Amino acid sequence: MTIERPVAFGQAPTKHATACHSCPVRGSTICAAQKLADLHRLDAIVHRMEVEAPKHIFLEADKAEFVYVIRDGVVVLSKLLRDGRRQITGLLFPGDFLGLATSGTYNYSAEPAARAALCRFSRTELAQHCTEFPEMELKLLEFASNELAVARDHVLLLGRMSAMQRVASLLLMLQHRQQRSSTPSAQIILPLGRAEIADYLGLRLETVGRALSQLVDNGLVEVPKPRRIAVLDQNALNGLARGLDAR
Amino acid sequence: MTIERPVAFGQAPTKHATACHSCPVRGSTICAAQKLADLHRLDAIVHRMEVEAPKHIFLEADKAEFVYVIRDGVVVLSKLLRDGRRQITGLLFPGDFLGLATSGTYNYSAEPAARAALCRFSRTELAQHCTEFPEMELKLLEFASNELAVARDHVLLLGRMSAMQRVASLLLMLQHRQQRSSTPSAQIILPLGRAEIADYLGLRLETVGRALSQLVDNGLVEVPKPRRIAVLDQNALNGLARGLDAR
DNA sequence: CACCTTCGTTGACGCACATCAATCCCCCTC
DNA sequence: GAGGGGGATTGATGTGCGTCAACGAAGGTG
Repeated sequence: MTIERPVAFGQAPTKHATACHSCPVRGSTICAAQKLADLHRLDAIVHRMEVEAPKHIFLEADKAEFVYVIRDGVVVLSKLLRDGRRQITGLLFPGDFLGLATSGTYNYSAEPAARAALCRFSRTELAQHCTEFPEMELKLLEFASNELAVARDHVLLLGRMSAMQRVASLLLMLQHRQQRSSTPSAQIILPLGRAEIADYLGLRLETVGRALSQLVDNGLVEVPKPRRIAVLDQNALNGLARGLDAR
Repeated sequence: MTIERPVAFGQAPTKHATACHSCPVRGSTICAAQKLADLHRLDAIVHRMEVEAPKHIFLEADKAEFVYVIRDGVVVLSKLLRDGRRQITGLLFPGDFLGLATSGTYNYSAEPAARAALCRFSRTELAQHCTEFPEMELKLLEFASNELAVARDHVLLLGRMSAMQRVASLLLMLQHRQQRSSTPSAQIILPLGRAEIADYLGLRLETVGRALSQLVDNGLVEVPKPRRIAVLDQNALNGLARGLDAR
C-alpha cells in the first residue's frame, strides 16, 4: 500500500504554474501568507505534480509524510467500511489544503475526481518553514478551521436531511464553489459521477438519480448531460435545500 | 440572542482550579504548550466560569468573541434545521478546545450536557498571546486537526452505518474517552439522554432505545440505570460497531 | 403517601430509501 | 454501421427506521 507515483503529464512544463509567483491559486490558499519577496523560499520546498483519475494521492493508513495544496481539479476524501461501503468525507477544490493528520498516518484516502494538479510539501520541511514564517501557520489553522466548519455542515446534511434536501444542497454547494472559482458557467458542472455523489450524500446512486429526475420533472433543473445541470428555478432549489418542501 | 451569563457557582472558589498551575487538564490541553515559568501569563488572560444545563455557552450566529477550554464536564455542539430538527455535530470532553470560527460568528451552538467548567479566552487576547508564544498556535492547529478527524468519523457513521452500528460505536467512543480521562469505571456513563443521543447519531430516540434494548436482549450489555451501561461482551460489541453483524 | 412531571420503553403501522433487476444511452473501437 | 462497455435511468419490491401513541419508571413536591 504505497503512494503511487503520479502520471507525469508530458513531463515538460504544462500550462500550469511552474513557479509560485505565477500560481493561479496563490492568493486564495495558504501560500497567500508568504510575502512576494520570500516566495522563492516556497519554490524551494514545493514539489509540483499531477495525478490522474484511477490513481490515488494517498490511502488511509499511509504514512503521513506530505501535505498538499490543490492547484487545479477536485480531490475526493473518503473512508471505507470493512464491508466495502464507502463514505466520501470531503471534497476539495483549487486552493484547498490537504493532508492534515493527527497520528503519523492519514486516516482517510485522497484521490482526484478526474485529474488534479497538486503542490506537495514534505511535512517536516513545511513545519520548519512555519517556524520561520509563523503567518503560514496561522493560515494553516484558518484552513483547518474552515474544513471543520464544512465537515460539520456535512454532518448536519447526513444526519438530518432527506434525500432531496441532500441533492439540492450539493448542487447549491457546487454552484457556489464554481462561481467563486472564476468559472462562471450558467450550468453546474458535476465533478463526480452518480455513484460518487451517492457516496458523498450517504445515499445509493439510484436514489440520487431519482432525486435529479424529480427535479427535472418539476421543472427546477435541466440535465442536458449527466454531468451538467442547468438551474431553471433557483429560488425553488434554494427552498428545497432548506427544507421548505414541495415534495 | 445574547450570550447568557453563566450561573456563578457559589461565587467562592470551588474545588476546581483557580489557577493554571493547579489545573486538572493543563497537561492534556492547549495550555500544555505553555512553559511553567510563563504560566502566569495565561492566568492573566483566562476567565474561569461554569455553565449549567439549560443555559448555553453560545448560540449559532452569536458573535465569536471567545474561545474556551473545557476543564470539566461534557459540551454538546449542535446545529438546527429550520423545521426544528437538531443535529449534534460534536461532543467535547475535558481538555478539549471550543470556539473556532471562520467568519465573525459561530456557526453552531454549544451547551453543557449537564454542567461544565470552562476557561474562557478573549479571541483577540489569545491571538496576541499566540504571536508571543507560537507553540500555542501549533497546539491550536493540532487540536483543530484532531477535531477534524473526529468530525470525519462522525460523517462516516452518519452516512454509512446502521442504527445498531451507530449505537455500538457511540458506546465504544464513550468508553474509550472515559478510560483515558482517569474515570476508570466498569460502566459506561452516558453524559446524554436518549433524545440527545438520537440527535448525535442522526436517529430518533425510539430507535436508540430499541437498539439498546436489543443489546440487552442479546446479552451484550446491561442497563442498570438509563444512563449507565455495563458491557458484558466487549468483543461482540466491538464486532457490532465494525459491522460484523449479529443483527 | 398521592400527584405530577420528565424521561424511557414498547408496540403498531407507514414511508423513504435500499435493493434487485432490466433497459437505455452515450461514447469508443473496429 | 455494428458491436461492446461503462454509466445513468427507471421499475418493482423489500425493509429499516420514522412516526404516532400508549404505557411505565423514577424523582420531586406538597
